[in-house]
Amino acid sequence: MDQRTNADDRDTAFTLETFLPYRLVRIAERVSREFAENYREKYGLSRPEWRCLATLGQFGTITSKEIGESTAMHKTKVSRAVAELDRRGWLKRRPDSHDRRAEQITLTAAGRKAFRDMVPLAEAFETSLHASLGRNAAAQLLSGLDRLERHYRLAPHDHE
Amino acid sequence: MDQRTNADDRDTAFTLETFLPYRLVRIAERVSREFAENYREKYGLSRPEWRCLATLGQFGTITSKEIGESTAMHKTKVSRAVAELDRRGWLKRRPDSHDRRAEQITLTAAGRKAFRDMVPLAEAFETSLHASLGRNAAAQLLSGLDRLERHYRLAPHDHE
DNA sequence: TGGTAACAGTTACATCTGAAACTATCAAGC
DNA sequence: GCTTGATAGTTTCAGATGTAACTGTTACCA
Repeated sequence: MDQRTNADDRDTAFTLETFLPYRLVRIAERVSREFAENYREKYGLSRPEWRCLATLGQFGTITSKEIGESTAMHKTKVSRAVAELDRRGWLKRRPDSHDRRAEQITLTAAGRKAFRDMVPLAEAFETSLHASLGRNAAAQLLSGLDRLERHYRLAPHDHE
Repeated sequence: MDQRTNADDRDTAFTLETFLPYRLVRIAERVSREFAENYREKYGLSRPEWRCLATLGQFGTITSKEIGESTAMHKTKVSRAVAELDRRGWLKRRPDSHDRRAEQITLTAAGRKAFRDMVPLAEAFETSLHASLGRNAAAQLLSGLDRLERHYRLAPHDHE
């Protein structure tokens, strides 16, 4: 609202602080980083690895391609994250019987255990964040995000 | 709401799709990337460079440290972005007379011109995005973001 | 059947990034 | 004045990333 001395005080009263793309990236990075502490400390997982773990935990058996579609991660990112989870013995890959280019990926018992360990942390994080924002603000935020995601055709909202 | 076949159908009904940190990062990256097309195509600027340009455009003369504080960018990121803008002749640095560790940075005429060229694009982007979301959803989103930023003590809201 | 284009997934390379080390300066106490 | 610890900014190094090239396979159509 109030303006500090601008370089040239024409009508260029643009402020980065209030610019939506900038605000979104900044706050998203902050929130995401905070939660990342959980899986980093506990398991040394990177964000792509955590996303793959969570996606496999949710869907059961899927291919790398499907992980990529679902998580909006680049296929090389998925490839490397899956390779790392494989190295840990958290998943196993089986060649798809119908398409030998693809692999069907499934969490092993160890992988499922890690996933089940993480779920309560994720839920607690979200609950606590909602609580600090307050019911009303949280609802507004989610509703705004919904709309934004729909505009960008992200997130397969069941209604649509 | 509706659940697909879960790996093990205990109570682990966690879905990444609806997890706030993930949703935020994904949509933020999408929005930011879309706007980044503008300064990338037009000037070949990186995101850190654009942020420095915008911050200098807004504040006039400041130090790298202040750019870092204002944009939430790591000091090495600022250092490299400023170096690049300097290489282009878009800014000049003068040793601070009171503290010779610091440099006072100001946009040159060329830098100010680039900034002034960019401002309308930024404003158009935001206007258009608000329009596609609708007045109501946009307001909710902004209000939710406000609250979130306040919780993380980002964004110097005048009240605080 | 053979040829071509599309596709799943991996790898190579060039770029970007943050942590930590480094340089030069400042501030404070002695 | 001198020592010590903090600070502004740069550089180094190791790790993460995306683009593009690559491998093997599939689909399609002549």
